[in-house]
Amino acid sequence: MRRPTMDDVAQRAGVSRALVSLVMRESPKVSPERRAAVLAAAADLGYSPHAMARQLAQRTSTVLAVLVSDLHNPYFADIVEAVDTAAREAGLDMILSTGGRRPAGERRAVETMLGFRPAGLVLLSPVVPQAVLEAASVSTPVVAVERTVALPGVDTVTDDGRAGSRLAVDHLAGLGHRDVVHLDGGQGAQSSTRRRGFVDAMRAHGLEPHVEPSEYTEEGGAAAVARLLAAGTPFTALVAANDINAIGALSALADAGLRVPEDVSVVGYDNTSLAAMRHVGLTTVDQPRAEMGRLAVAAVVERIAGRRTAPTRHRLQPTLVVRTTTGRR
Amino acid sequence: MRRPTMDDVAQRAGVSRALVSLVMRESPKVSPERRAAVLAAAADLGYSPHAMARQLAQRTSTVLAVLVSDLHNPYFADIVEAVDTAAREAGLDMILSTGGRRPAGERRAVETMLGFRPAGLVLLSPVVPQAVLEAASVSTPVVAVERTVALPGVDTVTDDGRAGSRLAVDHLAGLGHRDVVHLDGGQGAQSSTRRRGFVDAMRAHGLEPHVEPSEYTEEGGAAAVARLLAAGTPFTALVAANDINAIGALSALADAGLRVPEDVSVVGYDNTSLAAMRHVGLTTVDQPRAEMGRLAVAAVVERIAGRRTAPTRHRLQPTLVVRTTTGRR
DNA sequence: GGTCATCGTTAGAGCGCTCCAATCGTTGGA
DNA sequence: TCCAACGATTGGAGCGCTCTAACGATGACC
Repeated sequence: MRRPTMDDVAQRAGVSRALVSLVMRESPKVSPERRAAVLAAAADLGYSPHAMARQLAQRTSTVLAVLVSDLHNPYFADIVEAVDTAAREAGLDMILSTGGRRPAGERRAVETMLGFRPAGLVLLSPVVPQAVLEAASVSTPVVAVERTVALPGVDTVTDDGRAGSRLAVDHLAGLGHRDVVHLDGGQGAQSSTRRRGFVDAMRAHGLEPHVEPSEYTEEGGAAAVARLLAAGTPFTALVAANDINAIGALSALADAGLRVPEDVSVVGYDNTSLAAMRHVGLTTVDQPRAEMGRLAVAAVVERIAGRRTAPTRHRLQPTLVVRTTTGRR
Repeated sequence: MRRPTMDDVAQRAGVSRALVSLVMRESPKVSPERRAAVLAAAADLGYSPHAMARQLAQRTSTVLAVLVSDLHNPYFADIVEAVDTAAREAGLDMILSTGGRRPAGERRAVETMLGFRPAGLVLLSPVVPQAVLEAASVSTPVVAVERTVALPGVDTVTDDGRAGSRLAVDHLAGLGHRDVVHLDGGQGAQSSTRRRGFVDAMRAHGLEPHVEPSEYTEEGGAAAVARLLAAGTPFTALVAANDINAIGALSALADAGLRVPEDVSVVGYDNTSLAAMRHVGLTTVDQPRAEMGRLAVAAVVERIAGRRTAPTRHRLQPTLVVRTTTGRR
């Protein structure tokens, strides 16, 4: 059961531990014969380096810690994938943890991850208090994705939520809609930005913005629509808080016997795999998630290399993906 | 930038490093005054223990490595959550990694995780070759979830796929359906078990089983239905490979102008959040995922404690969740 | 008053690795 | 022939921690 160590390999290959170390790190200054002997011995023993011992000795980590706020939201799957790929290319090993959408859970997750002294910490739509980010940023490069943070030690990567909302409104206005309602994301990350963008864009079109409180959940979307209908609020189009919220809205509309897009048009946000399902076909705002993941890793790498100490603030432009839930008024 | 170490704390508190270590591990044999002094010093310095150094010194890990084959499938989110909770209770820290559905990616992920010498390895629906599992199981407790493995060193937790398919068939037969087609999961984990269950259950009802090749994807489901329709195969109900596959089937049926459940009934598998969406309302087979996650962690813990060396083979009973995609013939 | 537990505390070795400086064996130029 | 220079190899210190054994101080007991 005991795993072989470098000393075991060294002994078997008839060389010193230091030489084995060099071979394992693919140093060029090892003669081909010795290298072969060491590799053979390692293979015989089933040896693989102890990553933790390595990091302790090196005093430098190759672990990129990533916190996902909600594993249930498919939005994150794409970003995580992009982060993973970029991390691999940068020679970093990604480890993931989740806080289950609860601040306390996220805090715990951040603390255990920091216990591993990672090379960097990437937080995806975190809901954890700023103080935690600040404390972490003292000793580790920290990047927040889809969360606005003004701390000097924390880099940020977000999409331009105002522009995203504007895209949705422009699209709907172009289709002749005048009574457009925004379902607001409440406490959720970036929701205030999206709301502001909606209001401004509506005004720019000379239209009266109506914002209905909601949240980033299916139930929230359904409830908001039910309220609108009960109140008799006139509307022919909805700009939902995000895709899941939009799905809830679609359900509520269907329950009320309203057809989409004939009676009501609906626009989501995030372009998750949910929206792309042919069965749903949601028109939605797409964030360049792959790019966002890449930039997040790049920001960490720059800080590690000491190439930068000032914070970066990436704000990416979203695009509109038109599917089947929006149509002419 | 350099993080404080135990020696820094010891010096500041005027005690030895060993005493600080005892305090950090909440040993009862430390006087209250010293404990307070140490904790104060640690707080002043912003000290937190170096998890890797600790594990190296302890020669025992508290890390539970979890491999997720596909982050995009919401099926995993629930299991991961359950595993996370159970791990926390067992005093283990979960780290997650993903192989992006590719055997090579999973192999890589498994190797980097093993580099951390985790206390255990849990693989969720892995597609990695058995040899990799076997090699890992030599030095680490390994549990495979939703994958049948016959290795003595690998514990397994699966649902009873035959029973699941039988539930679906019984339900449909009870509704008067006779022409039922199974969309097969192909290479995917557990698909052969589900297929066998389908065939047996159909025969038990005196019905002729029809199995159409497909896969665990939306596109696969849509393509399979399109083929069935093009071939003129008669059917009034579908037992899909899983929920995503069912969603694809629903889309293809809608495209063909067929109504669900009036013209065709559809049953999924996994009871993912997708199925639960009111907009979808998929009748589906539910696996006790929370329980599965818990059992997986329990299996690891038993092996760590040395309480067991023989493999466990948990096979859990699924249940049927009836929603709106199935109806009387 | 001496012995022996007991308790809180500490020195020091060691976990598996990296890295630096030192060493060894060649080689080539003077 | 000698020595500098170079490449390949190695010993040993050290990363931040835990753990064992030993320590001094205290108090109980005969």
